[in-house]
Amino acid sequence: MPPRKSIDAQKVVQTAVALADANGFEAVTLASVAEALGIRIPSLYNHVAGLPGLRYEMRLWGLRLLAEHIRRAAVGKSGDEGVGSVASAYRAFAHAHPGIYAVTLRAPDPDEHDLIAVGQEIIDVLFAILRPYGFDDEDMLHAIRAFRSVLHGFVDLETSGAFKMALDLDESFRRLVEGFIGGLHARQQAAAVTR
Amino acid sequence: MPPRKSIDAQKVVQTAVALADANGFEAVTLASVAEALGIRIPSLYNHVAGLPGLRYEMRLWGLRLLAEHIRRAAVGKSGDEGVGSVASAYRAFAHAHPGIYAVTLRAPDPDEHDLIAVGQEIIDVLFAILRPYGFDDEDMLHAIRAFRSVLHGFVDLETSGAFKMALDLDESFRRLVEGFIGGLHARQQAAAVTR
DNA sequence: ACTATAAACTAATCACATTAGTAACAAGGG
DNA sequence: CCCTTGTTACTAATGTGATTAGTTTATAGT
Repeated sequence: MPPRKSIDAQKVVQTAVALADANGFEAVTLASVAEALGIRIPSLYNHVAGLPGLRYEMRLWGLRLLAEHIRRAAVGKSGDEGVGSVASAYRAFAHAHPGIYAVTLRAPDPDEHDLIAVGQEIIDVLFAILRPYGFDDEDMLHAIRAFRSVLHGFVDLETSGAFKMALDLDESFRRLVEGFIGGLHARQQAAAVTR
Repeated sequence: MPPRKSIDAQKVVQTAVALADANGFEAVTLASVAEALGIRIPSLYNHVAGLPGLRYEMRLWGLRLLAEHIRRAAVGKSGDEGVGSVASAYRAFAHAHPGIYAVTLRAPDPDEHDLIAVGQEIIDVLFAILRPYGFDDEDMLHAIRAFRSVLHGFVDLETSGAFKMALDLDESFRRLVEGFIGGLHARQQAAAVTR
């Protein structure tokens, strides 16, 4: 019994995502989305729960896409190769969706269950990738925090335009990830000595 | 010839900064600042250039404070010790001003000359701290990008509440910086072999 | 064709930002 | 001591965006 079907929630979110990637997340207003869709502002309320609801859907869509990219990048890989592959996928997502990336990584509120669940999926993949290094639980959690920090720091600075020197960004990222992998090996050595 | 002097630009910015640290940067509106100061909204225009102007002043204030902290932390130190000291100061700034930190690191527009100048001062300090490692220009620039990435990534995720596990954050940060320093040494070795 | 339902609309309200124009006050020169 | 000048705060008016209520309309299923 779906009646007049020209615009649905998906199309609204997709339109908003496109606007965010083109003009920045803050530039997404109900007014701009409505105009892009050729409808009046109040009509959007038939598809999303106002501006807060739309923003939530945008974050969720972004995080799901990121999770999928990371999962894909991690298939059949682990250890050093897996770290590099996941890192590249993470950065590629940010390049493809700069406007969405900035808010995708904002920590979800306790009541945003879907966001929390997808975030946990991503953490689980990182867990799997790092498993071959044989860390105990504590080392593993610190390593995951470090991995997330390295990825987010570079990508956030890069997409926000903070790196202004004329110097190859790919090479900077390659070295950063290389350094992180070196740190994993060093931690492995240290743990072996203690044992 | 200063007339009725109860409120000046500084007090407006300070009030806005306090609101940002308490409730988040987005929560700072001219309405909330005016109410906190006990004046009407239009009166603020005598001190700052509207909301965009206020936001600029807030970012500039934050970046100047960060630069000062980092400069102080770098006095009389270099190499591994300097890296650790600067890293701690950077993180301490973010803890002291979580609402301001998030926007302080946004890359300035080309016409925001003061912001660019202060940002460059910070880069200069990082340069000085890393000088003892003896990198050539290219290695140095990559190293600075990595340093900024590591600091920003951890601090941004931490202050936004993205690290939810019950695991000591200080220890995570200590290990992250330790790993970064290890990477600097590894790069030093690699450069020595090439030479 | 008829009806139920969902989508889109108009109208009204609210909050915030901004601009224009006005009133009041404080300091310095006569 | 008063008056001029410049600054600060104000009220009033306007515009944009978000939201809610209530209405109309198109379409899918009977």
